[in-house]
Amino acid sequence: MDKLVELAELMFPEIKETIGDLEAKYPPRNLIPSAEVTRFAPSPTGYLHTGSLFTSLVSYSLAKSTKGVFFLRLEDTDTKREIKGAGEMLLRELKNFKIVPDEGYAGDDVDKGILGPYMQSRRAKIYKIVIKELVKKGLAYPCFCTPEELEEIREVQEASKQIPGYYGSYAKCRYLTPDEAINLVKSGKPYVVRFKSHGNHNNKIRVHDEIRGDIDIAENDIDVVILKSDGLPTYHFAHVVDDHFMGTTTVTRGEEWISSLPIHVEMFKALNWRLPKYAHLPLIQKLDNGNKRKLSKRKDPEAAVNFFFEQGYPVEGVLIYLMSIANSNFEQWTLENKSFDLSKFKFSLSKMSLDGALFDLNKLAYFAKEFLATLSAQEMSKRALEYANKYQPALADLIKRDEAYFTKIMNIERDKENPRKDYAKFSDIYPIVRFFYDDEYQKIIQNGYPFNPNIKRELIAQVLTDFIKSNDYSLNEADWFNSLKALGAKYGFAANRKDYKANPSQYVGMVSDVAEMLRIALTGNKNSPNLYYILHILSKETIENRIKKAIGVK
RNA sequence: GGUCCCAUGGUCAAGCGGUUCAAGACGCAACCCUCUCAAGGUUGAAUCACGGGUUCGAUUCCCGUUGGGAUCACCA
Repeated sequence: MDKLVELAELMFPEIKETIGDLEAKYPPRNLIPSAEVTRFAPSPTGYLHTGSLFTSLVSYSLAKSTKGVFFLRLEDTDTKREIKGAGEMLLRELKNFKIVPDEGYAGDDVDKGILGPYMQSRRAKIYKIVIKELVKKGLAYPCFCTPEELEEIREVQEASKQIPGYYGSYAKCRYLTPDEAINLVKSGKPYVVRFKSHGNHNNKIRVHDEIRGDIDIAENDIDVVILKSDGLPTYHFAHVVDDHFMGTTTVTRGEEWISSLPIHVEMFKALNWRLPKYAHLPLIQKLDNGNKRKLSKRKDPEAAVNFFFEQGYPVEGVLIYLMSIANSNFEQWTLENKSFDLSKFKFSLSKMSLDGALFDLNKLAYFAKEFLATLSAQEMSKRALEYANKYQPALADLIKRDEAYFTKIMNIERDKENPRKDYAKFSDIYPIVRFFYDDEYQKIIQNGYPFNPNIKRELIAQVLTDFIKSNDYSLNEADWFNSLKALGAKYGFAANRKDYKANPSQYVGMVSDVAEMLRIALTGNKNSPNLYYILHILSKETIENRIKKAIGVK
């Protein structure tokens, strides 16, 4: 028997299938030629990262805009860093952002689709089938080097300023004869499996990237580990095998992978498999002390999508913002189509920029405001309550007292051409609306009323007392405001700014001063939404009580 | 450090050798509107990193410099 075959059998006695069997089991998909099959392949090591969300949005959009397939694969081969439940959490968070895979991992015990399993930890056998053939062909070999030995090699290389890595004459185990390898395996010495590279570091290969064009890069000559001692594959190998059998047409991933492209290219070639298209996405960055850097989970709260949930940014706002980074023509498209509907936008890799965008919370807030302004008051209340129930009990408490009342508040100047844009996120609501609730109002005025000190308190009392007596709640907005002007005029306030400015000495103030005293009495604040609507949301009794209290009447 | 990627205003960016005073958006400033705020309107400040080429002509093409980023694991 061929010694290599003997070695392969010794290493993988339980494996009987061949690559041919796998090809038969996982035939190509039946899709139109232009359809792109993309995937998102996170590892379950924590919550969803904003950069990952960006990547999955791009992958998803590419598949959707070409009538292709978007699937989810869980890269759970790093058992040390794996966090329990992270896979399902990732899935949930993705779903929150309306990114629902067509197939793939759908929970730890569920798969959607027939090309699975979609959890790499459950694909160990598939990898071994491929590796067994590689060993037979002399394209992979067991490596018995210990971490200490590898460390030594690296030290030697560093000292002599050579490129670090397991390659050439440093790759000791590649020179083991099959018999030596067989004996070592038999002896029970732990080993990993390495891919035997035939590349030359001095040769350049050219790889096409869908968004960057051709990349010239040195051939790989390192014998990378493809199977770890725990029997699970490394990323490089799993990527090649999985994206082949799962029929990925375009691999979308962060640009940090460009440097390992030669490894992947060489393995695809060695296996005689068709190379997928690659699209290496720019990394979302963050300004830190004047320097750009990759958005980091540890340092940046907005790096975890949880941040957006906690703050109460609408998921659409986040998606819109991300898409505006992903495709430079998207923002213009929203303006022209007066729509934020991502599903109607034709996404294209060619419209992606090449360098990483700095994450801009300002612009996110802008889009979020614009989006929230398109919601109906009912929808707004519903979402606010969902948010508050989870993250802001104080707000939830207010809303639940009377949802119809809260919806009225949300409806202030909403149903018009230029709706108010007070809220970028649901957490903005509470401080703006709390004066509508009596107990909150009492808390606000504990610090006193910020009345204008230039207007005598007696005059304020007079005007507001008159207001209680004379206000007509049935008037429409314009008429009501005229009536307020008339009220002010009675006490020497100019009806408008021009009159006042023309003759400041003739007036005690102007109508805005009247509005201000009323506003302060009713809200405890100098700023608030349109008074007219406040007057129609608060009950008459509340209005009168608040005014009386403000001017010191029992 | 080696290798690779990138380089237009504070940010996101149009541009793809010759009408562009170098679009647009966010942010910023001013003004207008206005009962304050949030909006809305108008206007404004602000950019082609630098040096060489190529060319009749470079923001655009090439080279170099500089700067930023990524990567060099039995992690992905």
